[in-house]
Amino acid sequence: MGQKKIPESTIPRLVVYLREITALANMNIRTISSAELGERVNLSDVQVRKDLGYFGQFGVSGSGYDTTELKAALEKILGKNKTWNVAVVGVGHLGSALLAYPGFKKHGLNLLIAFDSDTKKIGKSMSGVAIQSTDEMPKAIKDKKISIGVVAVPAERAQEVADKLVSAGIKCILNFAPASLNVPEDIKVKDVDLSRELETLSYFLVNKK
Amino acid sequence: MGQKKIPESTIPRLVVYLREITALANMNIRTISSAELGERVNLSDVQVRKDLGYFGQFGVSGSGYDTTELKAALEKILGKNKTWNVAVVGVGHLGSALLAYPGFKKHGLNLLIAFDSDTKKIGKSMSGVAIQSTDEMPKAIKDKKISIGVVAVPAERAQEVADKLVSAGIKCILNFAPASLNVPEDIKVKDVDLSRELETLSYFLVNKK
DNA sequence: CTTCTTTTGTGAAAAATGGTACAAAGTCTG
DNA sequence: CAGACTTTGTACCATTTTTCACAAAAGAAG
Repeated sequence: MGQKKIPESTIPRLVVYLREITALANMNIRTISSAELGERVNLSDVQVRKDLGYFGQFGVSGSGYDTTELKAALEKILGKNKTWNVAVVGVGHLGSALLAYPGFKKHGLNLLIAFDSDTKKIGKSMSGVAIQSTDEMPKAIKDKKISIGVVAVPAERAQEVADKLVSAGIKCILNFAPASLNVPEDIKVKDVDLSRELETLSYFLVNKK
Repeated sequence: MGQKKIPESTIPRLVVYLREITALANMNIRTISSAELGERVNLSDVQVRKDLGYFGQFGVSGSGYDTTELKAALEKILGKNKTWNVAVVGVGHLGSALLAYPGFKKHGLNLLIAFDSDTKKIGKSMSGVAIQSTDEMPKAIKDKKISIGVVAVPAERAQEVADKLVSAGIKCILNFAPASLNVPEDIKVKDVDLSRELETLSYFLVNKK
């Protein structure tokens, strides 16, 4: 029962397993082995079993995992039975694309408000989301019980926005700005940094054998 | 001289160092210590020195790193003196946003062509990029010496597109589709998977102590 | 030019992560 | 229902990555 520590890298893999298992369940495939599941997502069979093993015993020796059961278990682990409220800060090019992105709703995230400092945008609404002044952030975030803040402002303003979000009581930040945010360690930051990815690719191209 | 193996995770950190160093150089700050640089990007001083140490000795004991020199060195390492040709496959919601994204050019990547299977789009052009039929991919990729393929099609079509890109001789894939691509191991794939990030956040919210 | 301080660069230790191998448990077949 | 086969779960081992600790190098100050 010695609750082993769960590697950070296990969680995104669980998301991938869930995606694949959902597809399998939809195709009416009833069971799947760790080997076959691993093959489909480019991971070893042991990796799959290890990852799942951190959360319980879901498999049956000799036959594998029941797709319906495993799907339900993974959804529970990943908190898909819960919903969370989200605010987007910055309604520029990227921000407005995010307001239209259907993925939030699909994953149980309610995009309730957007903030911007441009007076031409404040008071309007985009893709059904109202845009408020950045000054109203603290109050609005508390009132609407927002737990996820999405930072979609230019790099120069990102830290300042993050500070405001944190002091308003946010729990997680999804950061699209190419900047390293400094936040208290109980706040989870996820960086989505396209220019970092591009430069990494550039490195690999240069250093191909 | 025993060319040690460079951890995969070092590369994205180099990108972050370069970003910070560039900002410092622009502010006319001449030198910086590993401790201070680390502080700015939320990493330890040793981590900074180790990462840089894989590529040479750039620092000066007692005073730190010269920002101009380090900037030049990192740009060289990351291949910023080179340019690469890029093609985007899939001109839907995301694809067209990518065609307008200035980051490609900024990082030395020339976005030369886009492909789509929708006959209404083929032959037109968006943000200055011509849209061709997916059927022409193999030839066009070879002719234009494209080395990076950006996959921006729905998950169901992603593998098929990846296969085509690979057989046309592409070197790297930037994959925006929520799917696990299967490619030969000399091809570098970078996944940018927003729904994976969202579900990971959801997990952390559920499992906060 | 000697001593004190700062800071690098790197072996060696520690921690984290992933893989091997196999017992145990279950399925399948005749 | 016995024996062959499949597949899980995990103890143990290997590898990778990070951190520790410190000698050596350089600067600063008197």
